[in-house]
Order: sequence, then structure tokens, then C-alpha cells
Amino acid sequence: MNILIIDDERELLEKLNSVLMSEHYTVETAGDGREGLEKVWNDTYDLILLDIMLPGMNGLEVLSEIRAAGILTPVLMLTAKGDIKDKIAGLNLGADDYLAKPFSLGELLARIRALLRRGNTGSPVLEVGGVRLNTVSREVTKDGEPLTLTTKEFALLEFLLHNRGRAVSRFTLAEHVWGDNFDPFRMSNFIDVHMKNLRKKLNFPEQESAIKSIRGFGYLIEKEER
Amino acid sequence: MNILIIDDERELLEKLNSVLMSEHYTVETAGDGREGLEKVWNDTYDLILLDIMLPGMNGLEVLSEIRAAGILTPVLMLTAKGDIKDKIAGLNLGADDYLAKPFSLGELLARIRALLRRGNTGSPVLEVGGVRLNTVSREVTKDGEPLTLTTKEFALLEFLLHNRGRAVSRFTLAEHVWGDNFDPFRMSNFIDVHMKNLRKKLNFPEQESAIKSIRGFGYLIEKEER
DNA sequence: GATAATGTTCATCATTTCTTCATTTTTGCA
DNA sequence: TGCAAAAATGAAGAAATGATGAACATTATC
Repeated sequence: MNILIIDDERELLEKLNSVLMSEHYTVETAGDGREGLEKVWNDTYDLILLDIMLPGMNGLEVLSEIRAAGILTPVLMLTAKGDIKDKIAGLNLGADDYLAKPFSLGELLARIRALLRRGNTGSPVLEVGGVRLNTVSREVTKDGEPLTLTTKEFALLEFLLHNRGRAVSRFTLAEHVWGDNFDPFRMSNFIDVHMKNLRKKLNFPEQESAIKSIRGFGYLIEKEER
Repeated sequence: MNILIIDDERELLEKLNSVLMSEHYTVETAGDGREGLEKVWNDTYDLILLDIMLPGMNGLEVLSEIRAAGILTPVLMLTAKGDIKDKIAGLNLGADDYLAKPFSLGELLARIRALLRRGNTGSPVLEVGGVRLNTVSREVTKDGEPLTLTTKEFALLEFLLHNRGRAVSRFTLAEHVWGDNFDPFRMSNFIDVHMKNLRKKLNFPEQESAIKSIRGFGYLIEKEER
């Protein structure tokens, strides 16, 4: 999961960055609204953390631009304490949640998880054909038996499950799972290799892998069990 | 997807033209309001980019004429920065979005995509005579039974369905489906071959192929089911 | 710092898909 | 009706894709 933080307080930025990284999110940062928007146009994020108080263009303006462009990525606004006016304005503009500074990291993480879960059942457990993936405890089981997935394998499976019924291109997969650290020009077949290993661990019967290949495009976990 | 740009700044016009072409849109341009309207009467577009500041007839007048004629094509207005008055006037006249100059190309593309997505039924499923093509999951079925299309077949069918009711030339087809990698001078009959294979898979009864041939031009999927 | 675990690159192979080409069929029109 | 251009077709070689095993590199863990 790829998160963009737009905030001008360097200290907070770095702290958030390291906490979110340790929670296995892929993180990018922007120090002001302009830079934030630039990133939003050029990349795909699963969540945006947006400070209202920003130099130059403020957070509400940034949000309004994002929504005007039809980008529906969930946005979690960070506001100064008690600034109810901003809160209301933000929600009207299409913010998905807000959090008053200072906030506890635990609360922030809880809200992030809630937003990332949205659109799904609301349960932190994603499932396909006997395989259950718990996004909170990060445990994966097949028919009750625990499986040990590596970080990348977990992230790939999680992303595919989040996008069930949607064919996901290799490029998108790389953007979300590898974030900034992938160079679209020097693409090798590392995604294929991880998929191979993942499939092997999931161990579905021949020709019935939960993860379908879409030739010339990418991968897909179907919406309905067959 | 067919886009009309009405703008008098030649430089901007050419830049937009080349960027949109490279994104596989079909683009036509007009240098003033008169010429723009002329094109609007004679062709069907999926989106119109309209500069407010035009010599002679201004953009708002053009927009008003278009809407007065009952043409509902989405219009994205281009305005000078901060010209709120124009913005409001434009939205009242039926503009669908506006963008202040100067703008980043990424932003423009994001808004275009947003508008084009709207224009359709909203559903990601395109259909013709029992064949359903899901643009999101990239699955295709005929009467409920899954069909396996190759990348090119899928792209061709998708493009024809997106342009239902419009005859599509071989050249346009090649531009959109093959993109950069096609050389208009070394044209062979590869499109015909793919169409043959596609038709065979869609397997419509004799003489009733969903895909009609337009002699000397290209192909067509009719607007209404017969 | 050694060892293990994980991630990435590389070469190979089977398979699918794309393109070309030669030939036949259809179509529009003189 | 007959002709020429365009389109459809079948077959075959060329190109591409994805799966895979294994080597190599990097990172984490003790």
C-alpha cells in the first residue's frame, strides 16, 4: 500500500515516514501543496495524508484540486486542534476523515487501516479459496494452516485481494508494492518470480491458481469463486 | 476517444495535440470559435477542450451555442488564472470542468480521464449482442460463457465498442491499438487477420457479425442492436 | 561478522500470439 | 456480366510472453 504524506513539518514528516515504513506501507512525501499535487498527478496512491496548514497553497485547496480532477484516493486531513471550520470545509470538499494534531500514532494507524479497508467488507480479513489474509495481524492461513509469506509476497497478495475482480497490470503492481523504488525503465521479471513463489506457497490445484495471469497485461484474482 | 481542442495559441495547441496523441486520443483542433463550431456540427466528439479567450467569438459564446443546439459532449474550459467570473459563467452555461492556465499536463490528463469516464454509462462493461467486455477485469463473455481473447483482439473489440456507431478506419485502429509501434508505410493486412480471428471467437451467426466491414475504410459496431 | 532469509537478475524453454504471405471470395461498379 | 479492388481466409514462420530453476546480491538476524 502506497501512501503520500503532504506536510511541511520536516520532523513530523520523517517520524510518520519511519513509522509507516515499519508498518510495511510504501511511503512518499511532499513538503508543500505544489509538490504534493505534482506527485498526485504522476503516481497512484492508496491513501493521502494531507496537512491543512501548508505554505503557499493550503491543504483545502490541494484537496479541492485533487477531487476536481476526479481522483478518488482516500484523503485523511491533519488539522490543528479544534479547528472545526476547517474540518467541515474539508469534509465538504471530499476528505474521508480528519485527525487533530497532536495525535497519537496508534490512532493514526487505526484510521489509516480503516480507510484502506474501505470499500471492502470492512473486515481486516481478505479471503480467496480457503486462503485468509489478515491485514492487521499480517497472518496468512490456508484451510486453517499457517503460511509463511515474505514481505513482497504478502504485499502482492494483499494488493490483488484489495482489487479483486480488477485486472492489475505489472506496472500498477510495481507502483503499489515497490512505490518510489522502482524504475519503470529497468523492469525485469521480478514480479513474475514473486508470483511464482507466491503461487507455490498458496498451492492451488493445477490450472486453478487463485491468481490468474492475464497475458500481455498482468494478474487478477477473480471476484467470484468459481 | 475523439477530442476537439479550440484554442488560438498555436504553440499550446500543438503541444496539447502531441501529448494527447501520444496518449492515444484522436485529436482535432480549431483556431477560433467559428471554426470550432463548424467542427462540432459536423463531427461527434467525446470531449471538447475550449479556451475562453478566443479572437472574435469568445469561448463562453461558443459553449452557449453548443449547449443551445442540445449537444451534451463534455466541455473542459481553459481559463486565465484566477478568472473566477469566467469560471462561474462557464459552469452556468454547462461546462463540465475548468482548468486555469498555466496547468500541468498531468493535471490536464487526469481531468480528461475523469470526464471521459463519466460520459459513458458509468459501467465498465461494454456489450454487444450477448458479448460482454469488462474493461476492469478484462474478462469477456458470450452469453455468460467466458471467451479467451488475445491482447490485440481485446484492444480492438474494446476500441470498437467505445466508438459504437462510429465507423473506425484501419488507420485509426492501428494508431490506437498499436500506438507508437506501428509504421503507416509498412501496412499489411494484419488488422484484417485479427478481425477475422476476433469474429471467429465471437461466433455470431452467418452474415450477422457484430463487427461490420466498411469497404474502403475500416470497421464498425452499430449503435443499436437490430 | 557470520549465517540465513529474502529479493533480484539471468538464461532457458514451452507456449501463445503476431505478422506475413499466397490464395480465394466478395463487393462495387463500368 | 465481367473486371478490378478490397476483404477474408488458411497456413506458417517469427516474435513475444510468462513460468521456471538457479545464480547472485542484498538485507535482516543473531
